[in-house]
Amino acid sequence: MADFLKIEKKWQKAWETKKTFKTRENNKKKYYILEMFPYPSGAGLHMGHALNYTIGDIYARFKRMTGFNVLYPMGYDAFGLPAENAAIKVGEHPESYTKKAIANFIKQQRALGLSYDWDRELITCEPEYYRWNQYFFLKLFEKRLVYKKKAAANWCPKCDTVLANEQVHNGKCWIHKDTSVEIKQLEQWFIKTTEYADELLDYINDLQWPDRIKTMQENWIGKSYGTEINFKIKGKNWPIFTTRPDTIYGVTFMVISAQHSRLMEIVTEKQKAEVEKFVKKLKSVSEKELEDMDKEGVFTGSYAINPLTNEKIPVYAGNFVIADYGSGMVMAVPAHDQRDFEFAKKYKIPIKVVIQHEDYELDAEKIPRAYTGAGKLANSGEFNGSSNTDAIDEITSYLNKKNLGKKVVQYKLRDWLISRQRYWGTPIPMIYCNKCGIVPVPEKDLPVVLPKNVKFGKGNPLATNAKFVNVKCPKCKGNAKRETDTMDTFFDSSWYFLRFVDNKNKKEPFDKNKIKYWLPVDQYIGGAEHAVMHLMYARFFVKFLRDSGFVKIDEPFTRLFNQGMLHASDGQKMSKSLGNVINPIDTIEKYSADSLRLNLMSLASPDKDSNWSDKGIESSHKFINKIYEYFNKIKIGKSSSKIESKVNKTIKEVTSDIDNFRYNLGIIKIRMLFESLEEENQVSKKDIESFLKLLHPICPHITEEWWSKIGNKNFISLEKWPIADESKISEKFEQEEQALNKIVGDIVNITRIIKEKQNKEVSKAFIYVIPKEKEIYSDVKSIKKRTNLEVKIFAVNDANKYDPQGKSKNSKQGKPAIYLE
RNA sequence: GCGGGGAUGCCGGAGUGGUCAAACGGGCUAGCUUAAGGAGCUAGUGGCUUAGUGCCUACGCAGGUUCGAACCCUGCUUCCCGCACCA
Repeated sequence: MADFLKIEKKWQKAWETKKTFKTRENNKKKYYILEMFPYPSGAGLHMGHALNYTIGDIYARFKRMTGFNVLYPMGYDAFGLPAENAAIKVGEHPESYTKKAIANFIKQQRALGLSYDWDRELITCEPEYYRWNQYFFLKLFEKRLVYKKKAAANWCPKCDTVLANEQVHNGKCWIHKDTSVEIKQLEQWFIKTTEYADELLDYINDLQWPDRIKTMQENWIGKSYGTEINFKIKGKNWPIFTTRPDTIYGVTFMVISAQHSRLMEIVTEKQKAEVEKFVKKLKSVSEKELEDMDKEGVFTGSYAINPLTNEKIPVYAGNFVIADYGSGMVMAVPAHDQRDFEFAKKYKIPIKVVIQHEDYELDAEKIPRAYTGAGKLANSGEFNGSSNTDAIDEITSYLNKKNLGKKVVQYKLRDWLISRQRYWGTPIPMIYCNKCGIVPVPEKDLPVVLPKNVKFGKGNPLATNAKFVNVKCPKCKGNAKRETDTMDTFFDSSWYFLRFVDNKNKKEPFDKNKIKYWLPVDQYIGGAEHAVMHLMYARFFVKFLRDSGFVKIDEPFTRLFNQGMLHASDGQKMSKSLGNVINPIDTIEKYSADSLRLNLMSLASPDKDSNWSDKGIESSHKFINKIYEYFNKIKIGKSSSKIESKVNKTIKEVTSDIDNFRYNLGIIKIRMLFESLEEENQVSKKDIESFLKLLHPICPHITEEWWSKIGNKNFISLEKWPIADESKISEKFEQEEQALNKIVGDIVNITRIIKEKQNKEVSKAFIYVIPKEKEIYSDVKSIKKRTNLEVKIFAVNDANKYDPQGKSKNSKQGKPAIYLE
């Protein structure tokens, strides 16, 4: 067996030293292919990465061969929580942890044979990169797209610090397992993504993205039309949002989010203790967890005034109202909303029916659940009798007239909270001055370098470095303090695809001309876990950059391909705790990168979830090995017209398969072509080269090896993709093959029947074909081999044929008669 | 809870309105090959039936649309993914 590892290393080195995949702007048509860049975890590459990069690399190699100037870079999303967790848990500095992880990632990615232009590498935790984060933050600030407001955060009193959702387990701190996590309201930085909500929604139509991702983005933005109604509490206006103003006469209580920043304003002295107890009980702010909890609430002691009825309505603090959606408070109509109904039953709050069923009368005392259907209004003053769908508009315009409310558009999309009270991120370039207030760091002072020397484990790490914190105010030169929050790492990934174009620029984030040539990304590739957040932030960022004159594009990613999730062979998620993780590097070392790549792409359509298979990798490896052995014995000469037909047909089909990410189907056709090649005595150099080229994007090393061994000087990686010669494709050969399969199948079937029924063994087969079909069945050798019988073929009109039972008279067109003995 | 996606032979998966018992791979069975094992080659692999034929039964469950459904619609079961401080 060939030493595949050695061969692969040889070509990886050759590509590297010759800079085979280096790209620059030129006159050719460009194509920008990008995989979502990884977070370099200490655990190294996992199979999902290998899948992701193989999908991209195949496409990059294919596009390159078809004549495009391909930009295909790789970078590292290097800031983030795991590095900081390592610092807290094992005392390693995040920087060294990250550097090591990146070095390991690069080594492993090289072993996969990926054709990146490595000169374009970028690492987000380096000041050369994150200084531009700070630069863009200042630009956002200039455009008034940045603001500060209070928001809830998980707080561990023992760590004296904010915790990420991931650091909260069952409401307890991840380090101090006996300590309940509390909610703390902190002043934090927000970016006004909602400013672009409409545009983000409208442009979804133009994206060549999977429909499901587009639907998720639409739902995430969640544009809905509704009515804002002003309720008064303690004499102050509290506008609330509802899509059901028709039910306003049925409001029997209000619920304010327990995490609402102004909650305490409406809590009475008497109820204070109880509300505080309730708020404290909500251990984690994670909305996901909150929504899994039972709907619970506690009375605040205050009453709201219904603007239409002037009724006094009790206000509850609840755990199921989202603080950041709408105004963080809802009106509750238990008769016509199931969640409100359950809450009302639990706390014995009255229920009031205001929409009557067409066919029977709803009794507030007796209804078993909320009635959410249509009907006529009742108990609704002057609106009684209106259909509830009409009443939505009627009541809204009435409120509008009286200045008590108005029609509004509401989005689920919320502004982007980018403050993180953590160390391993981009410092937010802001300074707090007692005299001047909040002062942005002047551009010329960028970057604000993240100091290396901080203490982990207690409080905000950045606050522990006095030299970092204490600065002079840029305005008044007086004593001031730096912002110690860092940025959400999604900020880093919102524009990295622009930096690849000009990753070494020290004067500006990127050269606009280079952007003009390369952007947008033509093909983006990644997992569906980024369906909304990362993709939404990146889209927002591009729109902001466009409006600030940095780019001219509207959208960052023209096409998006979503790879499926790769499970373990038992169908479960690959995870350390289940012990079913397959490491790509182990597989490469055991079999070879080409085998791994082939197997990953053979498993299933790359956009579908699939299961890893140990048997599959062996099968792929066998195939690679067979190809290698075949080339050892290959005879270059003249191709038969049959193989020419097959080669050209395969070129045609595989080209379209790869272009449409149907790699799995393309591989099948390549396999079938190979089987046909094996049967030939000799084959032309051109055809055998076409075969190598078709296989090359999937198995780059072995094809590079044989490309050179059959006498080529250049890299196959840079060769031209074959073009199918349609005139060489003939269906005749396929019909012949099918006829042959049919006759072999028939002979085997009869053999079996004779054996079973008559208990006789047969050793000879006589086939009687009608004269004009004789040529179709001329491949006696193949029939012999496949049936394992002596085979003789006669034309039915052959006077000397051997036909003891007169079977030949059964011959029909397309179905020769058979006699076995 | 909200949002998105899936369920096809023993297994991984093709197939999205007729030509389709289901490509291709794996497993298994038989034959050839081999000192043996492995590898390789050939065939078979839903059921019944048959000198190469014919019939029946299938695409999570239950309905519906259609001349015709794995594919379209509705409901259900079940699994997976996301839900804003993991990235």
